[in-house]
Amino acid sequence: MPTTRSYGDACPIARALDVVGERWAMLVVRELLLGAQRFSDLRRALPGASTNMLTDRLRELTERGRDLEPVLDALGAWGSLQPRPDRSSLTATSVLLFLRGSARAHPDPPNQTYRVQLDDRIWTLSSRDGQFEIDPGDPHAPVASLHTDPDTLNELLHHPADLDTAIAEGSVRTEGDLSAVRHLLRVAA
Amino acid sequence: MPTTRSYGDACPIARALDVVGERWAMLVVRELLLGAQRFSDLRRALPGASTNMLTDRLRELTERGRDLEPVLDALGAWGSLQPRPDRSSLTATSVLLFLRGSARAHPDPPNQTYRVQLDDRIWTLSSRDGQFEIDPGDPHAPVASLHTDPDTLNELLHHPADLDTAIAEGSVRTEGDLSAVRHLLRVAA
DNA sequence: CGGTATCCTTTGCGATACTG
DNA sequence: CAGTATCGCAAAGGATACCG
Repeated sequence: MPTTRSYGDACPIARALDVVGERWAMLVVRELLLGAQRFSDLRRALPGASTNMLTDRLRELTERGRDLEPVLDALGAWGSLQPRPDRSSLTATSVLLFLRGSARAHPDPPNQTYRVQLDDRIWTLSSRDGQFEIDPGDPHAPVASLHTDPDTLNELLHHPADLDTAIAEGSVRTEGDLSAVRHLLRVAA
Repeated sequence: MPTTRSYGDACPIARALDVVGERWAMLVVRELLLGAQRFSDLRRALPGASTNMLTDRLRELTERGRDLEPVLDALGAWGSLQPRPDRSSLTATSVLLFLRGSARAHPDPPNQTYRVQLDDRIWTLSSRDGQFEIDPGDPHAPVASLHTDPDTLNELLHHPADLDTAIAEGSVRTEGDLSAVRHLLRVAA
């Protein structure tokens, strides 16, 4: 059953934590915000969480969970200064959130749409006014496609110049406008 | 001993939660940000937390905990839309955070300093450019003093006109410039 | 006052099996 | 595939006593 215990504190912060303060809750929200739609999406994205956990957390969430995005952004900004834990894996959503959070106003190819595949999940990345919108699933007419894994994408976001090497090594496959891909990878630079 | 378990996820959000995702952690930060300085401050502010809990959480926090303020603000904004739990108490810091978060640009008495005492804890509230800074302890030359309890202050912030009644009932004691007190109570209106 | 040590209960939550 | 049911345990954390 879902966790019901409360801090018994009328403070808005405590009220928020009554709902989303349990372990895993915010990470479930993270996945939902980036478009996880089926149970198996969550299971793959959060392999450390049991099925019961996931159903419990899902039950605790209302439709207002979408409004938690500012909380996640603030948490991410703070957490990026924390050391990366040992033997940690980088999930697809981690990297996409990092990309979106790092996006600066890059006026060059505005309102561009990309297809990004990380392992076997596919996203549509749409740049608009230097902001990125991320949605699950295939785009209609992407300017370019990028197929890789979370770690490689993370590496490329930090070192965009390594793209050619990665393509040569086969760790990245691209289609479409390669220069658009280069632009995409530079948003975090 | 402090909690050490990790999500094992390199995502910045997960890294943040590795540090401040445990129960009570964010509420401890809330208190520290509003100036709790001694252990007894925490014990009074968080009566539901055991002493061991508090020491554990304190050990997990670095000096960067101060930078968690945006996270708390975002959580509070979201949590204020959640229903108030039954039999919940309103802590002093809850109300002060609500006050600070609600503060609009009230240009009337700028750069004013108040002394606010809630039960037996004392704060200095300084308004500057419509923003409030809240610090623990006595101010040097307050324009006015307000002595009440968290629930009454909360009520007055929602219904500033009730001030006279509250004074007459003895649930509020003021000193100094009474019109300044009225201004203070109107920041959330 | 500002904690630590010890004990013990609770429960979160992980594992596995099962169902529509 | 999308969960529910049952079981069991480690561990979070509450209570109390103690200490510098």
